[in-house]
Amino acid sequence: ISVATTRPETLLGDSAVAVHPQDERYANLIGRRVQLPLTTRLIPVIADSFVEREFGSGVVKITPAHDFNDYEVGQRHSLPLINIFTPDAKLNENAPGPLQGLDRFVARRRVLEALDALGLIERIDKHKLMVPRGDRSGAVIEPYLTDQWYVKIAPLARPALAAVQSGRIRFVPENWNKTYYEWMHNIRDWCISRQLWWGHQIPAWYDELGNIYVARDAAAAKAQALAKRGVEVLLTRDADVLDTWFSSALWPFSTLGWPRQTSELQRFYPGSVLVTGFDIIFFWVARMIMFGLKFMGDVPFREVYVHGLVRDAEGQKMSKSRGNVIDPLDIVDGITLDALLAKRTTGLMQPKMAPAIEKATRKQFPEGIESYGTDALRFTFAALATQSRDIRFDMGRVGGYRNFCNKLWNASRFVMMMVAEGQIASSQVPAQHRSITDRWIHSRLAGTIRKVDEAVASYRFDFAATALYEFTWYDFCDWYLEFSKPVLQSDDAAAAAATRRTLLDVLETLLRALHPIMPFITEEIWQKVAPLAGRAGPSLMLASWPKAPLELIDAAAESELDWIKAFILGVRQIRGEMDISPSRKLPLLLRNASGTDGDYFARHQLYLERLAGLETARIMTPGEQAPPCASALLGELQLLVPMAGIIDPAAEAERLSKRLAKIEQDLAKTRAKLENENFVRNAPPEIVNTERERIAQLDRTATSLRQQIEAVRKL
RNA sequence: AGGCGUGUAGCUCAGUGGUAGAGCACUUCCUUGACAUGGAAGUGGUCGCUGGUUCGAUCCCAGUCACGCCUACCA
Repeated sequence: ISVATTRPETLLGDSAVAVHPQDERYANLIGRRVQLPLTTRLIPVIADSFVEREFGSGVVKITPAHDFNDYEVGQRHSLPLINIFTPDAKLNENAPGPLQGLDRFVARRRVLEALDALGLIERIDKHKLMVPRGDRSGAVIEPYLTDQWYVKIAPLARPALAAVQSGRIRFVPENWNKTYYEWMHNIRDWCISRQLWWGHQIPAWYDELGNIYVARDAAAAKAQALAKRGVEVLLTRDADVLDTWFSSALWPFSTLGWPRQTSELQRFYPGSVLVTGFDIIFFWVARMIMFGLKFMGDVPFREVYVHGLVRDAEGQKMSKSRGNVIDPLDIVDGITLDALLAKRTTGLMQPKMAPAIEKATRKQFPEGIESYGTDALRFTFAALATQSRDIRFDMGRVGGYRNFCNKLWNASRFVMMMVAEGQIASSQVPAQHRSITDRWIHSRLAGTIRKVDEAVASYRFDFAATALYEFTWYDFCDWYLEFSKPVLQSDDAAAAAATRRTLLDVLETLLRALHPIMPFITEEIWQKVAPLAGRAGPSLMLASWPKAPLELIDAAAESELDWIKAFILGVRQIRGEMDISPSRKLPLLLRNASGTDGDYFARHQLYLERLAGLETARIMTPGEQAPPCASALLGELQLLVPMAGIIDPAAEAERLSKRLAKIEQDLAKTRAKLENENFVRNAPPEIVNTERERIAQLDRTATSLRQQIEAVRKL
């Protein structure tokens, strides 16, 4: 009968051939014996349902000593285990004499030649298969029978599974539960012995008869042996060491002094949270849980925060053995491409990998790495800590956050300058002197800290980083600092004092909130700012985390500021799209102003004129005829910039038409929605209402735009 | 083969059952006394594909394609 094999040399260790029990082709052979070629052995034909009838010839050679499946089959059928290899994969004394001592691959050729000579080769086919190789050496791995130490896993796995199912341990993000369950359900007995020279040595001793004594130390083993044998005998200790993960599984308590009952152990076990990558949930996390429950009688930690893995430009995870890691210090100090290549490609465990590593490195860092601050790097990783499993490292991101560090630094310089110009800033400033912008920035800050608190509590460090980034740059720098300038330059000493105080308070609080992510810059600035804010201390590290003062959240101030910002943005839009230089001050007319508009306009002229770059601004009298103007809309209010000598009517008409087109598109979509009876009938009333309001608003805007376009086109 | 996951702007990534977001890059204008590592205004996406559920799907469900990871294995 014919069998197929990809490893012909292993036939020397065959102890059966197997067919499927229901395979009629071979039914008459089951139970009979066949002659194993190149040997004198007769081996049985057995039936086992693991054989796939359609695959190959439908007959499988069974080599229990050198194949995982065959081993199982061998156990089921009580087949002999014939080891044909030495530990370095040469043929041993179980092979026919002429083949003994040959390397496995040489032997493979010889076996084929011998079979061919006997006319026993039916045919040779191309066949693609995955050959298992050692990660480090690249050598083809040969299944090989040895005696090893195992941990019976079921009694450990059961409570470890329950600990997560019952919620005593919580994975964040939660979906890692599934992965953990999958692993724990399919877990196999754990081979814990390793033939390495480094590690915890297996605590087992042998006497000359092969008796085994497992004990805490040599003396205890000796005592056991004496008790058993009645005489003192020479013991030798097992040379193997424990699997590194076995030792690591002890970490949560062994680091605290276990097995001694230290005060550290009592205080810090169990820990509150374990932060780790998902690649070692199986290897490490699961085993810490099993051992913690076994040896300490309690879980080792309450929560497991699982973060993503940093990958290189090729999407490969960064690892020492791949040689694609980025040393954070290389980002902080900067490194040339040549130096980086040299660093990555020398001393590799697999020199063959060098070209691939070089290619990936050139792709990701075509010009090497310039120097970035530690804080920028830290901020980058905080911002990258999303719930995604993969973090593809992007230098553009680091650059963005470096700019952010710079922004904070310069904003602080501004605050210090402004405070130095005035007198004592730490004096109490009555709340009634606070301007609308002071109230607004306090409100925004309170909201930001609340967001950060929530983000950190839910392990969304990316949200925390984003909230702080947005507040610092957009609210504080882009708007508040600009608002503060006209106030500080005004004659209103009380308002200026309130603003100085606000600048200091907000910055000082912000520094405390930013400190965990960017400790260096914030510490440096805080040392100067904190005394002025009346909060001095030896280090920002010891300052308290800011409390979100929810009573400072001020919806009225925020909505009024929205109006101010929209006003300024409207004028800036005209300026930007018409390419008008910021240095050119513009006249402005207000048409259709409501009472509120008039009110706001009168109260906030200081801000509006400064930030919008206005020369003059006034509300038009009823019935007043406007000159040709470029326009922006703020609800019903029209902001009109006379074009004379500044703006080309055709360009303005085009600009407005573009806006109108967008609005009409929106309008059409919204109309279609409201014309759909099903929508009106089934959608929640508040949704239908917002759509109706929208359409009214869009309609007014469109009408207004059309008038403006018409007016401009007449010119 | 089984399990888990990803596919959103040129790149790296957030996000939501009700008109798509950020950073970087790009375009235009600007060296205004915190900052050109800056300011202002913009361009850019049929949210992998096909069906289904729904008044409405980028989001929910099913299928499909591509990619990734883990585990097991490949006569």
